[in-house]
Amino acid sequence: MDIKDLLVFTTVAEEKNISKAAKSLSYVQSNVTMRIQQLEAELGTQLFERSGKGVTLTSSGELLHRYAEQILRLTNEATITVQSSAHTPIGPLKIGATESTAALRLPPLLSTYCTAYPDVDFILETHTTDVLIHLVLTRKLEGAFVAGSCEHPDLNSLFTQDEELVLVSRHPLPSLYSLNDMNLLAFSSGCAYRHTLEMLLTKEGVFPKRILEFGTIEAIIGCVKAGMGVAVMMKSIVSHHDHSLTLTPLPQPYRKVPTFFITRKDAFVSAALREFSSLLTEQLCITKP
Amino acid sequence: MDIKDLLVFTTVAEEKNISKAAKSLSYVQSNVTMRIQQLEAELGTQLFERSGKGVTLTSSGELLHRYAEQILRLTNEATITVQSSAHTPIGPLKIGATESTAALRLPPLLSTYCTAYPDVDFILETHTTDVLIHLVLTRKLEGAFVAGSCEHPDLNSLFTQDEELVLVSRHPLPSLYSLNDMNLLAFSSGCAYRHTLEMLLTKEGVFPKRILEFGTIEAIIGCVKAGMGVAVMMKSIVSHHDHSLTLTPLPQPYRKVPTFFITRKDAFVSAALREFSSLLTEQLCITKP
DNA sequence: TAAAAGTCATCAATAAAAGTGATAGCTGAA
DNA sequence: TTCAGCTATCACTTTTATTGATGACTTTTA
Repeated sequence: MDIKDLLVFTTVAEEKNISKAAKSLSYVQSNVTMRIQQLEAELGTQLFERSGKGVTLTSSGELLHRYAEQILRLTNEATITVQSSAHTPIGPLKIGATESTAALRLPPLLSTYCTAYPDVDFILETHTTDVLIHLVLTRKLEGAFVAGSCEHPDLNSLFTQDEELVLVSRHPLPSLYSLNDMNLLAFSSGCAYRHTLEMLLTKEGVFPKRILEFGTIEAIIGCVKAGMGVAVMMKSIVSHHDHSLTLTPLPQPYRKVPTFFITRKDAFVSAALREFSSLLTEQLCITKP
Repeated sequence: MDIKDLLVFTTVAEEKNISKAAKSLSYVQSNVTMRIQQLEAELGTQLFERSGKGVTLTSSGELLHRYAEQILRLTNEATITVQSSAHTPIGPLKIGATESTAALRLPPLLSTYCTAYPDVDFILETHTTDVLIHLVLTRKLEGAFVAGSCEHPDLNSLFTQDEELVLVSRHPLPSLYSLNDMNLLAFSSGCAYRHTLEMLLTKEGVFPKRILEFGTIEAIIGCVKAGMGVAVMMKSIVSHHDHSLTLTPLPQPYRKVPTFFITRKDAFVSAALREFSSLLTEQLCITKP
């Protein structure tokens, strides 16, 4: 059974006349007769009654007719939807971001985007920067917001904004060396902020007591409040959160970390992604100058 | 777009590898590649990312994948259902009957049938005998219960039972000739019982004042009670109904009218109809001897 | 780092199918 | 009875699907 067969079948069923159906399909009558016969042979049942003047559906035929209508409707819809998806944003759009970006920078952007393109199924995954880069390279994500610049030959990257990093602690930190006796609360090892801090500490010869890993911002902040140690984090996240904590800016040149939106150079660009990128560029023009 | 294309497409989408998909479909790799390319050309959009190691769906591809799964599922279901409809009762079964048969004789039969074959959509139409015969001949009905024998060369008929006809009136009728002054309440002119009575009256030289036509049993009985005239009817219908009316049996040989189940000789016999006829035969064997 | 294995694209040749046009036979209406 | 309208059949043509061999590229392995 085949979509063309079903189209021929329904046309005959509705015209109740093979010759007329052939005409309306721009086929020759014998061809339509043949296809109906083949369909009947394939299904092992009679679909039409032949009675001199035209044909009528048998009850098996009526059974098939119900299905045929559905299948044809779906097929039509699929063709139109997929064809238009090249031009009009529709369907899934899978984007990645770090925990911090997802929490702080994406909401206003997504709200605009989802209102403008309600037919897009937006899927947001949060991972650490190194995992995000890998997922974009392996085409599991159409694009991702990552921390720090990323000069991979297969990736395009679009600068979005600088984030300021601060050390977060319950009590003021006299100097960086205070960390020697403290716990460091951080994301899993792929986190770019943690990586930045580790570089700084190594250079300064500071070695924290130990490093505790967490999966969410909430957990880290909660533990800092409980006095379990010190964390490194985007300034704007913590300032939104709580005013009881002490924020210590990192020394230059570690203070600022840029956020980029990366995509794979040779990947298929869906209309949904194209419009997302263009909205992103637009927003930056409004925000920046 | 074509069902085979969709099958090839989903197989590739699920295997994420054209060569493996080809193997699992028992095709040669180049063939699968070609069909995917044709499908992409037809839809004017890229469906897969090619990346050295295998392929992955683009977002347009994912969009198509959702449809493809539905369409394939439906197609499969349609094939299986229609194929089995030749052997197992399923789908529509359109049967006709006279008002009287539908009211009195069908309910127990239908209740058994519908319990035994819950997948059959039973459709009952009530008409007068002559209309029923016409509908069976023109294949609008798969079968019908009609009053009186019917020797058409294109019809099979199965005797089901005799019905006794009575005249129904508010007061006793001294003789048939009392009808000369009364109204006759009857179904529309195709009714076989009315036809029987008219033959009798013509032969006896009795001419009622006038004939009033009705569409339902209820209406006729109501009017007889109101004293509007006399009606002819199946005895068992009236005796179920009301004991305040006078029933006068018709003289022989007009008293008994047989009921037949007719079908068109050369029509397609669905499994649903086959089982209906067989249940009917079975019931008669239980009732009769 | 070179060889091997695996992957997709291309293309000419072949096999399968869909479609055509002419004709025959059947049915119901004038 | 003829006639118009319908479906079935069949040899033939055209289109499409499939194959098998080859090349280019990528990842894995030794």
